[in-house]
Amino acid sequence: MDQLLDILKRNQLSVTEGRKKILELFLKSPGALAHADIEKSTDASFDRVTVYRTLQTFVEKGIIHNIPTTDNSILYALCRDNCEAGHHHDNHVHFICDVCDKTICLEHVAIPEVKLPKGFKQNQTDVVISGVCSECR
Amino acid sequence: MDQLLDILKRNQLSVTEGRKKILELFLKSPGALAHADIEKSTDASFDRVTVYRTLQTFVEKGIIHNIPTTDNSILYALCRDNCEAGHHHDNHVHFICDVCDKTICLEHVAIPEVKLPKGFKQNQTDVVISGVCSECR
DNA sequence: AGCAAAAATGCAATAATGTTGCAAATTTTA
DNA sequence: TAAAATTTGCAACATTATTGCATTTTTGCT
Ligand SMILES: [Mn+2]
Ligand SMILES: [Mn+2]
Ligand SMILES: [Zn+2]
Ligand SMILES: [Zn+2]
Repeated sequence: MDQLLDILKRNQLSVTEGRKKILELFLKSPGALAHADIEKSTDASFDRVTVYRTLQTFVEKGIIHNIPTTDNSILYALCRDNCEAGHHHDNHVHFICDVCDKTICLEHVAIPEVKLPKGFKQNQTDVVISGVCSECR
Repeated sequence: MDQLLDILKRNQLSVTEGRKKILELFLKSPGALAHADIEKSTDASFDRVTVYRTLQTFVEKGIIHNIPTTDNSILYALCRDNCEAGHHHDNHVHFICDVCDKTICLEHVAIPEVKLPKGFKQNQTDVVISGVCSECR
């Protein structure tokens, strides 16, 4: 079965044009995508609202995860690990290139252990590193 | 000399009501502040635009630094390390409490070393950990 | 295939957030 | 204290996000 359909079915989502198109974008994209990127790439084939709702659904289902940024935007990237609805466990470092501005999931760079002071209960750890990516150097 | 004045003077900023008030907020606040928090706390004593510009100025001068978030907002916190204009070196971990929703600078938890794949040049590393803070447990 | 139920979409209205230019007010400097 | 420099508020505008509801699409079933 087609990979797209597979992912949607597995997550009990009805398969629609919008979802297929957006999911395809993520599968093809080497890096993370922002809402704006998706709107551009899809050439306004569907409404902004649909994009918002699709992204939200995908995050809830654990199909994509979001990456914290420092500039008032949200970036989304495909979950390669086997994330579940409501609980992500993408345990990798994210890299933002200052030159090409792409955000890349470094799937093979593990999140380091961080020891917190007494009394803190640790749930999720995000590591975002900026610099120059291997393409741009 | 008053601490507020001291900080502003040291950074060659003219001391105005707005700057004093906002800086005071940061000095008093245990956690990080978003633009919206500041607007609320200052009771609309000054214009939104002034708040935007003040935050921008403070970041540029290295008085505050911003903290990446996953929700389309920017958080700001006082720089305790001796940051300079244009170059921050707050080398600490940030913690977001899932219960009280506060974001705290863990000044004494150092950013761990992360080894990147060949070809990547590392510039800045942000670590944001979520969980339950020591107050809320 | 055809139909009813369920779910997703588009549209419009509205809200929230951020940016810019410029005149008036405030602060600094001399 | 006056002039120069800087900051502020206002207004207008731009961008981004949210919500309700009617219409369309998809799904599950016969
Ligand atoms: Mn990732
Ligand atoms: Mn901090
Ligand atoms: Zn690059
Ligand atoms: Zn807490």
